[in-house]
Amino acid sequence: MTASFAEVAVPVPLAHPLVYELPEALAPLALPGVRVRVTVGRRRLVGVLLGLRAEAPAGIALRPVEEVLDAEPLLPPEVLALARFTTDYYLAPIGEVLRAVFPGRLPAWGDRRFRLTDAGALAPPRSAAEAMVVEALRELGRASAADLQRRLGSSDLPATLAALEAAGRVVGASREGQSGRYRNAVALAPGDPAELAQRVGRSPAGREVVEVLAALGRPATVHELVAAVGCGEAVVRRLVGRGVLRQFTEVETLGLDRHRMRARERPPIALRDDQEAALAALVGALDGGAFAGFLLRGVTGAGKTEVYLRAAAAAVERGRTALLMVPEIALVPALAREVAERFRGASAILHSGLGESEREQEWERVRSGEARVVVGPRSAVFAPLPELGLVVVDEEQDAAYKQESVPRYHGRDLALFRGSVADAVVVLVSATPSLESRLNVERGKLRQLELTRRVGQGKLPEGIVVDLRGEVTMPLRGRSVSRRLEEELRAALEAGDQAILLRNRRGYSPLLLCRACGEDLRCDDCGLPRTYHRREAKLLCHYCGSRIAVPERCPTCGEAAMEAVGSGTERVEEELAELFPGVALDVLDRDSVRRRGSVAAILEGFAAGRTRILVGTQMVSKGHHFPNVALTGVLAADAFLGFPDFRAVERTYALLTQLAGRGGRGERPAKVVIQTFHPEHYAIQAALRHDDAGFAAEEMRFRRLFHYPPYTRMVQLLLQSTNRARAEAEIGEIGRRLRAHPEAAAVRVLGPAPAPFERLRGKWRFQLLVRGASGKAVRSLVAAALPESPAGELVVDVDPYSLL
DNA sequence: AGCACGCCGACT
DNA sequence: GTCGGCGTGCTC
Repeated sequence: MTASFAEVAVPVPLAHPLVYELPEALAPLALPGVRVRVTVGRRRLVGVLLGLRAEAPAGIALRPVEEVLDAEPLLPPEVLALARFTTDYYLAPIGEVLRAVFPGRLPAWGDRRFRLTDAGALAPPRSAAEAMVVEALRELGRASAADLQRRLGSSDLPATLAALEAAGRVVGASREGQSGRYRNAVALAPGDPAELAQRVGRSPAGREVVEVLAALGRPATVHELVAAVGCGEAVVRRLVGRGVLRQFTEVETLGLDRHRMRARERPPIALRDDQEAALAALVGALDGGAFAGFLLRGVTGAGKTEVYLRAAAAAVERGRTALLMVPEIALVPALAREVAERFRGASAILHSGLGESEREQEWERVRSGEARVVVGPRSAVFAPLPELGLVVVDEEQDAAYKQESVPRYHGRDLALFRGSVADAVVVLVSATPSLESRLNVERGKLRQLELTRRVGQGKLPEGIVVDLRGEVTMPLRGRSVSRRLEEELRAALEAGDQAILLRNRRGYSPLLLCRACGEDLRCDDCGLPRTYHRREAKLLCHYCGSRIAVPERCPTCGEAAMEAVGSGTERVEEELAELFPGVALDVLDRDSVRRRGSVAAILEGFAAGRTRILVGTQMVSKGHHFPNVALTGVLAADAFLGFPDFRAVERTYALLTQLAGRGGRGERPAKVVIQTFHPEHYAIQAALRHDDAGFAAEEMRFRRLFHYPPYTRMVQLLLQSTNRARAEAEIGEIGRRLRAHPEAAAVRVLGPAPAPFERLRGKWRFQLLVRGASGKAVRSLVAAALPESPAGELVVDVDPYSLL
């Protein structure tokens, strides 16, 4: 009996692959890993063939595999194995995982773009629905099914399109291979919003376009805007003409033209002996040809990057490839530039911010083996590198490696798995390793390599703690800079140095409070106070993004007693401008990035010394090296410590250490000032004294005592629903099933309880935490007890990183 | 995720 | 009396 059925993973959140009949003619092409076209419900989708089977499941009318799209599997076998592992480990639908593995290559129905054929343009439409579609296409030229749906809102667009397509009146093509994610797209021009608003003029449609774009926070196509606002294209064009919007005519790239890049002449830098020893260990493991895991440690500025770049070179020399991962897309360009200089055309970047055609090209260069060294964020763990020799996970402790949407995978953990199936060397790199990795070193699963000294004369900064309990009037007056910090800032500025200040809140104040009645203007959908943004004169909900005007009088009691309580970056900027008139300062947070167009624009001004003080959210702590920074400051360390999350302390420690490391790279010794209500807290003390071992010991003790990871494994089950009672009932039912299960003996089920943010975006949220010493036991219990179709939206998060 | 089916309010 | 709101359920 020959296999005549195919298991196909389709990009739909189904736990299992679907079975299709495999026509005899296609059988020779049906290799696991090739893409196939199939029909799912009413949609024709591209899926991935996972395997063949001889028997069909009973009682289902099978549909055929319609087409095999690839002559050979596009993925190296280990990547398909990695996809399966991701599905099993993270309890994520295989189709969703494969969508992450094949970025852009499993187009959904809505991605298909249609245009009229000559026949369609001439022949009279056969129905009212057809007439609408034809009319829309005549106007738009080419439109995706999703655009048409938005524009027409007709109830049976798929059927209409199918009929038109069958009659040869329209042709549809998947967008695959089409270029320019941002082609024909517009974004707000950089500049002051008030000034831009003036240029918009009085057109209400124009204002709405600007509002929509601001809320979206990304470029949008003209068609999207037209659909969203209901205006004509002329409105958008006029805004472009007036300089309110800028238009992308080209695919935006990172400005990385590998082929024109000159190889920088670099004198071969001699490695220090500790670097040399670490490199030798990595190269030795490469030559061993088997999986080996390392933790490469060393304070900021110890030269870890140089070590792993040379290890990558060693892998390439041995005919193998290397994958270099960084926590965020924003950090890709800097490393990619360095890699491009060293490896020229043998380097590639892969991330979701690339335009479609560029991503396609890079992906193909990686798959074909032309690119030998790939740089990217967590999603790059699925890069189709052949002959993988080395995987580097830089800043491995960074929470950004955890994807917070399906599939909820952890880039570092998958990197370790991939290395183990590919017989590659995996190097986790950090100055402040995660507790997971520290424990893996203790348990012998990772080998530790330590760089003990800083490059050049760079000295670790001097730590100063400011006890805010002695400055109680400060927050009340909307002040966030203590006298001590002010003195240190003044001294640094007078010495001609620069400073970086961290404040983890955007906007003017986290609260606008009525002094008369206590009304705090909460978001209706999230139940949390809105943040006051004075520059934009709006109250924003930072959880769902909704915006409302600032009321002059309290909507509850009618008093004109609204007061800004606390301060965000916007208010800190104002305070600094008062304290240091004439000193150039700048803000780096999501708002300022949106206004100015890019992170790079702001950082460049600071690097060039045009700005003296940089205030910002966590964004200021990552990656960038500024030799003239002599002072860094944390305005409110408690904002990090107070998070309702067992990893809050670890994150605080890593952040403080990282921020301190921003300074003191040049000749001058730097200082770090930490303002806090908990000056004695061990995370703060350890960061101040550079006592890494002390921090680790204390935090490990806490985790062990309270049975938290890494000593246990957890799965979070979160149920969301607009109906509070139903959400509560359903999560309760799941809890009972978990506890009643025979496998429940080895695990603990905590809850159900309201999630820390009980309501978000109009949905009530309840959660269960399942915890046990064995991750396998925990996952298998959860997998066994999950409902087939839960009432409400169920989020399953294996090894959760933020419990919100 | 789509997409369709199905059951209750404001309109020709 | 219909158009259409989104709750609910299915996809080989």
